Amino acid sequence: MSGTNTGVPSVLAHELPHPVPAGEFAACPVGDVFRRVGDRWSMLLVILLGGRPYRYNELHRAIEGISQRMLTRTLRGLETDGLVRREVFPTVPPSVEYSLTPLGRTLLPPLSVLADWAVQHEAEINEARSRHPGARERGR
Amino acid sequence: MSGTNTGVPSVLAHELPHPVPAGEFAACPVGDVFRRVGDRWSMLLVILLGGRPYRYNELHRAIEGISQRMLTRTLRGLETDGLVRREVFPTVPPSVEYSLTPLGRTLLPPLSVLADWAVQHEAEINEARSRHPGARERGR
DNA sequence: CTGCATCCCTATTGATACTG
DNA sequence: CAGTATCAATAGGGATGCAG
Repeated sequence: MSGTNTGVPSVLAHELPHPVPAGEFAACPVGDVFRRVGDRWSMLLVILLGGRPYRYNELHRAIEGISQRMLTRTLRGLETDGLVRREVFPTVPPSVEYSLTPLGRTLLPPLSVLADWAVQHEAEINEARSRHPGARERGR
Repeated sequence: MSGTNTGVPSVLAHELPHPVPAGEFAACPVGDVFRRVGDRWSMLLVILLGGRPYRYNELHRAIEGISQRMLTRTLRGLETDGLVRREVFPTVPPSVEYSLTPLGRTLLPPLSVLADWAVQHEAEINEARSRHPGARERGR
C-alpha cells in the first residue's frame, strides 16, 4: 500500500513535489474512492440512503432507470466497502433493508462539497464544452 | 467566496424528499463531475497540474503507467470541460504546456476534501473489504 | 419480494506502431 | 517532442428469465 499516512490532514493541501510514483497515487485510497463513487449509481445510492433506509424494491422504484442487476451489484460493492449495511428480515415475503453505516455517513459531507462545486460551476463547464465543437470524444 | 458553505444550493445539505426522478440526478451536473473525475486518470492529472504546469512528455514520465493514448484523451477531456489549458510553443522541436485554468483550480479544494476522507478512512475500508470474502464481484 | 444467472452490446483502456 | 491510428482486451451496463 501507499506510504503510511498517519493522520496526514490533506494529501492535496501541500503540492506534490515531483514525479508522482503513480503507485503512490493511482493505487492509493484516493483513486479507489473516486472510482467507487465515480461509477454510474454509487453516488446516487449513497445520497439516497443518506436520507433514510430503503428496501430493495423501494430503491428500484425510486431510481427508475437502474436495472436489478446494477442495483444489486452496486449495493454489494458499497456493502463490501463498509459503506452500506444490508439487513434481512425473515418475514413472508422476505424484506431487506439497506442503510448507510456510520462510515458511509461520514462520506456525505465530502460528497456534498463536490456536489456543491458541480452545481456552482455547471454553467462554466457547459460553456467551455460548447466552445469545443469536435473536441468531445469522437466515440460512436 | 466559494468557501465551504455559503448557504448555497448544497444539493446534499437537505435530504432528498422522494423518489428521485433519476433524470434529476443522473443527468444533473453532479453525476457529470463524478464521472469526469472518476475515471482512471483525470483526478491525478488535475492534482498534478495543481502543483505547476507540465509539458506533455513530462506528464508521461511523471505518471509512468499511463499510455500516450490515455494521457492525450484525458487531457483533451479536461480541456474540453475548461479545466485544463493547452498552450503550444512553436519552438523546434515543438513543446506543449498544460496547466490548470482558474476554473480547474477551484476544483482543487473539493477534491482535497474527498481525498482527505479517503486517506482518513482507508483502514476502515480495507478492513471492511477483508471481511467480505467472496462478496467482491467476479466477472465471468 | 429479493436477487442470481445468462446473453449481449458498448464504452473505456491499453499496447503497439507510425507521423508531423 | 507531441501526438495520431489501429487493434485487442476488459469492464460497465442492460434485458430477460428463473429461483428461494
